[in-house]
Amino acid sequence: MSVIASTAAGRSGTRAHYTISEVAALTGLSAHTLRWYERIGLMPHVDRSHTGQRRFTEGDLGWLGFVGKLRLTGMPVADMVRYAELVREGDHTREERRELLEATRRDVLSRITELQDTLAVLDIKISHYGTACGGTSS
Amino acid sequence: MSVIASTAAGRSGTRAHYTISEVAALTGLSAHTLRWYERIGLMPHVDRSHTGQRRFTEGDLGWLGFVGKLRLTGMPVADMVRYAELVREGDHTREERRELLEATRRDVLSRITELQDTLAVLDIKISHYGTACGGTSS
DNA sequence: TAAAACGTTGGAGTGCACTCGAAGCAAGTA
DNA sequence: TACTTGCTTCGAGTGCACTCCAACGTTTTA
Repeated sequence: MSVIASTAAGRSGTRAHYTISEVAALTGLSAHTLRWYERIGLMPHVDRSHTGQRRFTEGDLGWLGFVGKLRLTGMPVADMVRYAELVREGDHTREERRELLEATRRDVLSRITELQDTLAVLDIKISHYGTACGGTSS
Repeated sequence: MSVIASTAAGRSGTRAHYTISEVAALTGLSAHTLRWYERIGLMPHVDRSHTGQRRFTEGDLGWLGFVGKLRLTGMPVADMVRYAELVREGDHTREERRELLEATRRDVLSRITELQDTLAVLDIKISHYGTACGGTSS
């Protein structure tokens, strides 16, 4: 906690940097997972303090937030790593990144449709259970 | 294929029974997975031919269809097994089954919301890439 | 009848995404 | 100073949902 105070950049709420446990608390990811993300290249290289400890920036937090969203789509980690690589490679990969994102968008859309179908099935089943009759199966 | 003809119950399209490979083709699950489902109790006991081969009924197919829907929700297999057990235990578990289904329904609903949030983020990102500017990150 | 195709079993292996443990160094606290 | 907390690394372990293998029996096709 004293670390937080000593590293605060001001009262704006914007911080110069965060320790790994702070980021863990903020993102819900474990410190282990954050280190693992860095190892596999899913994080841009994180700054280090003079003693070698990680110092995450606001930008890192933003990236992790976006990765969290991608994770929710069910995108494999390997694909996220690929995207991260493209970002690192610079501006000439913009088109490929856009395509990757649009493919993901299509996946999410069809996933939503799937879930809505499932919802309809569940509603039918549930309404079945609502009635007093014995039901045939399932 | 001759198996299909020889086991057909009529021209209605309703079949007396199906072999494991037919069910695999119809459901998209592998024969391995179908046997595994039975082993872990996710299938009601499947009929056998006089030589011990599985003979799936229309009812089994319906059950597998429903299980497929549950799987799409991300429900753990263990929970589906629990539901299958409740069905086997009979009528007095109807209330518990309904609750389980309603909990699942709530999960699906929040999953859909999550995905819609993600979609919004993706759209923002994608629109970023649509413009010609260099972008700051991600 | 011979070959090909499909079925059975139990148990081991795979891939993914973490998740944890051990050993050790560094910073802050009583 | 001693203790607590947190950080480091590497590598091993976990849980899930399959997925495959080997060895063998059965059924269909040529």
